[in-house]
Amino acid sequence: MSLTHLIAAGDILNALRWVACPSSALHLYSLLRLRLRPSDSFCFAWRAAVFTLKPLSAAASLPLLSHFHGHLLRSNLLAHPHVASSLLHSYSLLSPAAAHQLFDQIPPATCNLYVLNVMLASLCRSSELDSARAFFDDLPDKDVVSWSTMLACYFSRGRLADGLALFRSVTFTTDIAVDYFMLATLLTACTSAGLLSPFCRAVHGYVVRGGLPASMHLGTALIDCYAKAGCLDYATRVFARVPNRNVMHWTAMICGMASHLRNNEAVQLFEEMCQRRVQPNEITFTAVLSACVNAGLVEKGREFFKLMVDDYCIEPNIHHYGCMVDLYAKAGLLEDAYEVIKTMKMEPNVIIWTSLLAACKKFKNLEIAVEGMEKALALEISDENAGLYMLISDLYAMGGRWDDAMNIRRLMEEHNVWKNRGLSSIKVDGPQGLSSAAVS
DNA sequence: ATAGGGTTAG
Repeated sequence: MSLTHLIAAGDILNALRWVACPSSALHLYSLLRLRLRPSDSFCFAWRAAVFTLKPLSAAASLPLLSHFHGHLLRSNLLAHPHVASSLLHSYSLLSPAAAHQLFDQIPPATCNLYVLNVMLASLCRSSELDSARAFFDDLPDKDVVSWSTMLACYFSRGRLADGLALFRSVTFTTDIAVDYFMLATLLTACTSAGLLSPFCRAVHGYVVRGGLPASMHLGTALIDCYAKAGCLDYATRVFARVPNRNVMHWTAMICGMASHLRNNEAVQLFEEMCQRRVQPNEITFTAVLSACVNAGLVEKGREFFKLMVDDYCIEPNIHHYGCMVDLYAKAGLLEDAYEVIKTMKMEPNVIIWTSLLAACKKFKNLEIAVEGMEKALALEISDENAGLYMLISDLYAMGGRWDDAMNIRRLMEEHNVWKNRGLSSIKVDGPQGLSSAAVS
C-alpha cells in the first residue's frame, strides 16, 4: 500500500523533471504534495519544489514565482538550501532587485555556498562590477564556481587585465583545480574580447594533457575560438576529435568556415550534418545561407531556405530573410528578392532595403526600385540609415527625378546626417581588442 | 546522477 503510493510519487517527480509548461508543473506539484505523507522522505518535497521552479522562471512570470514563493515559505521548504538557492536563481533571472530582497531574508543556517554563489552571479549580471567584487571578497569560502563566476564577470565586461589577474590568483594562490567549466568560461570570454590564438592554444594544451575532450561546451568554445582566430585547421582538428558532435559543434564549425569565406566547405559541412541526422537550428541556417550568399550559390540557398521552413519547421527570422534578399539581389534576380520582402512577416530593416536598392541601382531596375524606395523611406533618417538615403537619392537621379533626389539630400542636411559617420562608434578597447592583429 | 558558474550568428 505505502509502496505503491511511493512509486506513484516517484513517477510524478520524474515527470516533473521534464515538464516545461509552468501550469503543468504546478499541477504535477500539487498532485505530488497530495500524495506525500508525513512519513515520506523530506527529500521528495524539496526536489519537487526545485523541479517546479525551473519552468516557472522560464515562463518569466514574476507573479507566478512570488505565488510559489509564498507556498515555499508557508511549508517551511525555503529553509532547505537547495530550495533557497533555486528560488534565488529563478528570481535573479527575472528581477535582480527581488533576488536581493530575498537574499536579505535568508537565515544564516540556510545560506550556504550554493546560495552565496547564486547571489554572486546575480550581482555579476546586474550590479556594478565593484560591488560584485566586494561580495566575492567577503565570501567566507570560495569554490571553483565562485571563482569562475567572478572571472566570467570581468571578461564579459571587457576587464581583461583584471580577469587575467584573478586567473593568476586562482591558479597560484589557491588549491582550486581549474575545471572544464572554468576553462570554457575563460575561452568564451577571451574569444569575444579578441584575445584569440595564443590563449586558445594554451587552453587546448591544458585540455589535451587532461586527456579530453570530455565536455561538450568546452569543445564548442575551442572550435569557435580557433575559428575566430583564423586557425581553421586547428578548429577542424578539434571538431574531428569530439566524440558525439551536437548541433553546437557543427554550427560553430560552419560559422567559422562561412566567416572566412570558405563557403563550399561550409555548405559541405552543413550537408554532412543533415545526413548524420543532427538537427540544424536557426543559427546553423544563418551561417549556411550567408555562405551561399558569399559564393553566389543561388539554387543551394533556395533549397536550404525551403528545407529550413518545410522540413525543420524553423520560422525564418530577419537574418534569414536578409540572406535570401541579398542572395537574389546580388544575382540580379530582383523580382525574387522583392518577393522575399513581400512575404516577410516582419518589417524589413535597413540592411535589407540597402541590399535590394543597391542591386536595383547596379542592374538599373527602376521599376522595383520605385516600389521599394517608397517603403524604405518609412525608416527614420539617422546616421545608420544615411547610406540608404544616399542610395535612394541616386536612384531618383537615375530615373531623372531630380527634384526628388534633391529633396532627399536636403532632408539629410536638415537632419545633419552623413554617410559613414556611424563608423565613429567602432569599439576600441585597447591593443588586445584588435582582432586583426591577433589573427596573424 | 540529484542546487550554483560555461557553448553556436548579427
